Amino acid sequence: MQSDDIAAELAAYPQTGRFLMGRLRHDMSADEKALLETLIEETVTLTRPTRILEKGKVYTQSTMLIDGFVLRTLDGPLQRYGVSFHVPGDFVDLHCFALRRLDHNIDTIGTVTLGLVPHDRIAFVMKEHPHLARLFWFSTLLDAAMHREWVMKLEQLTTARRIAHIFAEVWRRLEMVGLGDAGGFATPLTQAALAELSGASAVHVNRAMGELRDSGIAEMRGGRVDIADRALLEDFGRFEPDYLYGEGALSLRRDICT
Amino acid sequence: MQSDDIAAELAAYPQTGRFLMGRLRHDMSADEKALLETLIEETVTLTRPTRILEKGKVYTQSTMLIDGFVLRTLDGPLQRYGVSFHVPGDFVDLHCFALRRLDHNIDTIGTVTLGLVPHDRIAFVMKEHPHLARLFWFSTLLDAAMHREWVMKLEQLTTARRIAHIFAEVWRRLEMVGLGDAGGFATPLTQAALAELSGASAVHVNRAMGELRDSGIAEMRGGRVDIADRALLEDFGRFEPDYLYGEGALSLRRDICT
DNA sequence: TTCCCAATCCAACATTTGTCAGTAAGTATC
DNA sequence: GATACTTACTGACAAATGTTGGATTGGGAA
Repeated sequence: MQSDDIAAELAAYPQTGRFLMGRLRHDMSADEKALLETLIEETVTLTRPTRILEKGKVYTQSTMLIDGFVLRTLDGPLQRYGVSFHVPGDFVDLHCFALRRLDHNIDTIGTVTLGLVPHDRIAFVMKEHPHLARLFWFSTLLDAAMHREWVMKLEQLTTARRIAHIFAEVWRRLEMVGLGDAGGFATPLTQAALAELSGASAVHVNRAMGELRDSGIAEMRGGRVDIADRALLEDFGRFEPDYLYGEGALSLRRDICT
Repeated sequence: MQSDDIAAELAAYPQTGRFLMGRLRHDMSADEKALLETLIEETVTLTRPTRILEKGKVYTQSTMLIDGFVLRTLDGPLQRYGVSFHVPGDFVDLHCFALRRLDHNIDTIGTVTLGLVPHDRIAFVMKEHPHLARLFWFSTLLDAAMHREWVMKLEQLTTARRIAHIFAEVWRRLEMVGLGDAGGFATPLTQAALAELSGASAVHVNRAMGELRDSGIAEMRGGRVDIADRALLEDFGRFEPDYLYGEGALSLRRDICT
């Protein structure tokens, strides 16, 4: 999908125009897109870091990320650990519809805009719109695939390579929803947040950032990540985007999505 | 669920008696259980380590693990990495029904017995049996929750603690399906396999095993893991089984499962 | 038995990463 | 302007982990 297509989507469906685009590029009918718009009961914009969902609590609504970044986190005895992140267009916590209590937290970083979707509206979709229900299921399967990839990268990569992998994935996922640009992307990520996401100390992340900078792989400053040579970044971070189930070898099967 | 209940289940439903018991303890009707039996077209027993599913390939059937252990793995440039494991009763690769190609491999260790389920039979269940379809979805959500927990543990724990966590989780999941005993459990896991699962070198896993042994936490020998003090093991491995969505605080909501 | 192979175990040294204790620069607030 | 706060950064040392090159053990195969 080209970025001007996404711009058109956003004009027609300002809240859900990016919905699932970074995840599943199945055709949705205009009716389905219109239906998605009606799912959002309310939009909220948060400018400060906020824990919007807390492990163990019960919620009656799910969250669609319209703009900004959020982190999935789990609390350890002494600190917070980042499990994954979400970019605009992601249905962040669809599983909390099915699971009585959430098994992790959702924390915002930077400024985010959220769309709140009451669970009874999701139940309606699950019952009456099997195609959308299937897309919802796919979205959660994709989360699992991304988790698996990150488990392997944690086992395999040094801190510097982990960060390169995060940058490569963020960039790619932002591009999928019409964000990002040729030279990099804007992000509210800080070195401390990268430490939480990569399982390293903030001090070591700082060392790793210096390594990335000195070797010309990536540079983060002023809320932006600049990347001169994409191939160099993706190679260093061992980034193979199969697991994002984009257009390539692992793309989703269309035949059972109708 | 008590182990004598599970024995009765196994007598009535020899292939699927453990099905989903380690994952979701929702009531299934006798009709549903009988239906599950009919899903299995064929059972296969493998005695040697075998890659039964390979990343990137297309399959027309999914796999139910009836007996033994399998690993989800991803290949790195030089070695194999273990992402997660499965115990009897798990529907191993339900997602490969929905995703055109698998994003990872499934490898056996030890002797395993598999039930093969053609995808058209799963499609039939998805269409005609919404309650079972919901259970299938839950099962894949649970996989994602387990992945998230393991990501955090990889970020948080030393190798010795990671292994303690693996032992605690294996033990708990085996108990959920009527396997394991008061003093530990039988397993085909080796130190090399634990190295793949924990992201450490085999040499370091050996050191960690010595540490666990010397401190009286766990001992593995002769295809068995012996644990003298469960609380000690679970404490050392920071094992908090919320994420397994068993009987405790994070248990699944029953109201939307009918 | 004898051989072979997988699994376990070990010591020494190199590399990665964490911890501690700071400094420096930028930004928001008063 | 002064202050506090967040973020980025640094050096020194300690702990965890990887790598290399072995030795040992036990069970199955010939």
